[in-house]
Amino acid sequence: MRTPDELTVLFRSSGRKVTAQRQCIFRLLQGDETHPSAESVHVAAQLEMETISLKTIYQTLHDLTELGEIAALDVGTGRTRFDPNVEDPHHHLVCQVCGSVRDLVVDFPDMSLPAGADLGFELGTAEVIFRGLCPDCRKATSARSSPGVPVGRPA
Amino acid sequence: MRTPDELTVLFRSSGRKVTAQRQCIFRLLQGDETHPSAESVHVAAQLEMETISLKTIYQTLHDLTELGEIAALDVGTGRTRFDPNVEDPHHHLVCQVCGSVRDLVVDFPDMSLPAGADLGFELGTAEVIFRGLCPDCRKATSARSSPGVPVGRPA
DNA sequence: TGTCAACTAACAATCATTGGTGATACCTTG
DNA sequence: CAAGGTATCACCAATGATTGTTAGTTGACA
Ligand SMILES: [Mn+2]
Ligand SMILES: [Mn+2]
Ligand SMILES: [Zn+2]
Ligand SMILES: [Zn+2]
Repeated sequence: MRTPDELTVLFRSSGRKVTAQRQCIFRLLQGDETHPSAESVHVAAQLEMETISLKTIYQTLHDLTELGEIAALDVGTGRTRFDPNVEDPHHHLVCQVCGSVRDLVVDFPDMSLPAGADLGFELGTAEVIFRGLCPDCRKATSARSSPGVPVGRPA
Repeated sequence: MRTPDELTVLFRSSGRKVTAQRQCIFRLLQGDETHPSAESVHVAAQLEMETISLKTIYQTLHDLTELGEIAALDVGTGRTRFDPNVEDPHHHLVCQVCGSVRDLVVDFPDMSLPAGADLGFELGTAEVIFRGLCPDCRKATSARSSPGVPVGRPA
């Protein structure tokens, strides 16, 4: 996604108003590689604006998605994750324990389908999701007894 | 998954009882390649047993998943899809319009990650989801602007 | 400065799924 | 076959993430 300043221009030119809470969300998303959920954006935003409502978070994330500035991901963790990185196509690593999501910048060269394998489908995107254990949860699992916090905000 | 008869033995040997409704579900899943949701299994089951409850469907699908006889998939259509094919590893084609899911029997040879790309993750499974248009929806889309009845939420 | 979108708070509704009742049916083992 | 215990059913409630609604207030910006 673009910089908060560029988003300000974009929002205005698309008939939207630029409020303090929206700019707060712009700033929070800027450079965030954790693929945050609406909920976790809300928590982070509340540190700067105590009264910001979850509704506003959803609203703004929806707007940003509509404008193509961020991507809404469903990686099977139960909540929609938002990805500010829409510039370079990439895939994802998803931790099966804590649900943390990391970018996978590898491009797979040989993912085209053999003739006839598409079954008449008109192919669009191909998304690859690697599931496994993040460094933290791997440590916790191998160290014994301490299971990772189920759903939450990984470091 | 195994045949209904084999599942009957398996259920008994795992301390579960084999009821008429469970056998009905076994039969329905047998050879079903549509990756049905709990809801659609219920609809199909009601044709044979009018009073079978959705609760029972969920219960039995859960049991089958627990036993590893079927797989529970989240392909982003809003409902869990169940896959009786757990024998050969495969990927999936998902229609962006109607949510239909088809198997993709292609094995991608070069999906291992370059050294260092795993970021400390302990890799488990790699699932590939191709999104596009199924034959039916492709026809409907190119012919006119009225798509088929959406079965799931549009991605 | 005035207008209208955006915000908040509080609440209801959605949708897939799971969890509780009791009451009844019926599978399985002895 | 009979007993005991699980499964099922109908009904209804509770999740949890998300969206909608209302009403009153703030604030962006032309
Ligand atoms: Mn990403
Ligand atoms: Mn499949
Ligand atoms: Zn983890
Ligand atoms: Zn389709």
